[in-house]
Amino acid sequence: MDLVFKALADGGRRQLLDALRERNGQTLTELCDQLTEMTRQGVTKHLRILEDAGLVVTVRRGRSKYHYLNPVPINEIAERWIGNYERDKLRALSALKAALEEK
Amino acid sequence: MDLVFKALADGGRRQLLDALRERNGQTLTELCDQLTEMTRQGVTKHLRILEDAGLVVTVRRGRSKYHYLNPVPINEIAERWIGNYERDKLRALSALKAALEEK
DNA sequence: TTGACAGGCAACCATTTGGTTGCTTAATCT
DNA sequence: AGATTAAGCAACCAAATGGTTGCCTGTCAA
Repeated sequence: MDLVFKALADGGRRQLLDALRERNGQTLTELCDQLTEMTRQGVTKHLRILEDAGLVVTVRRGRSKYHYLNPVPINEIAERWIGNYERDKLRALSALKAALEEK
Repeated sequence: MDLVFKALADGGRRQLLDALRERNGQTLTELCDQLTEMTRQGVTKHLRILEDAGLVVTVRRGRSKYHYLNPVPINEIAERWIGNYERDKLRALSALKAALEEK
């Protein structure tokens, strides 16, 4: 869980996820073409982190490695975590409002 | 947006948010009592980051500073970001399955 | 008005992070 | 076989992060 949050914390990695959402199953070099301001090794490192977090799953075939989005971990975050805040949203907002108004 | 993701990346900070979700409007020292493995200054720093990200709003009154949860940024993440993945979830999953099965 | 309590500031430290360059391995094409 | 293409490995670097200690400021109550 922590790995997922940490993986999502970097803009470059979110870009990679977005690229995969655009077109799933891309290779390293294809992804590199889209993150032009980084070397291939930089991208490799980020992909590694995404993979460790379970957000990306890879399949090697021949000399290529294809990257696929795994939507499950993000979903778990949405359910377990965001859901809680969603539930308390109105309550939190009104408490905030009251605190700000109170002189 | 990036600030919010980064703020959420740390377990301690998520703990602080949870503590505030438990009881909104706590002071620094009250929050410190719940994060026992950190000094007050450590907690202060984390709260600062949460505040910069807009996740926490503070009100000072007298010598106390009260911390309130602001659910809005998390909600924006949920809508703009999680929503996209949710939408493509099934598609991504089936692509993943196909890639894994293909020999 | 003196003390105690809530919090802020600043300097400092170790570790992690994000990124690089250079070289190697492995598969594919001619 | 030789050249090319896809990816991996390792060492190294600067900057950011997470945390600490020590001291200062402001507020409240006796």
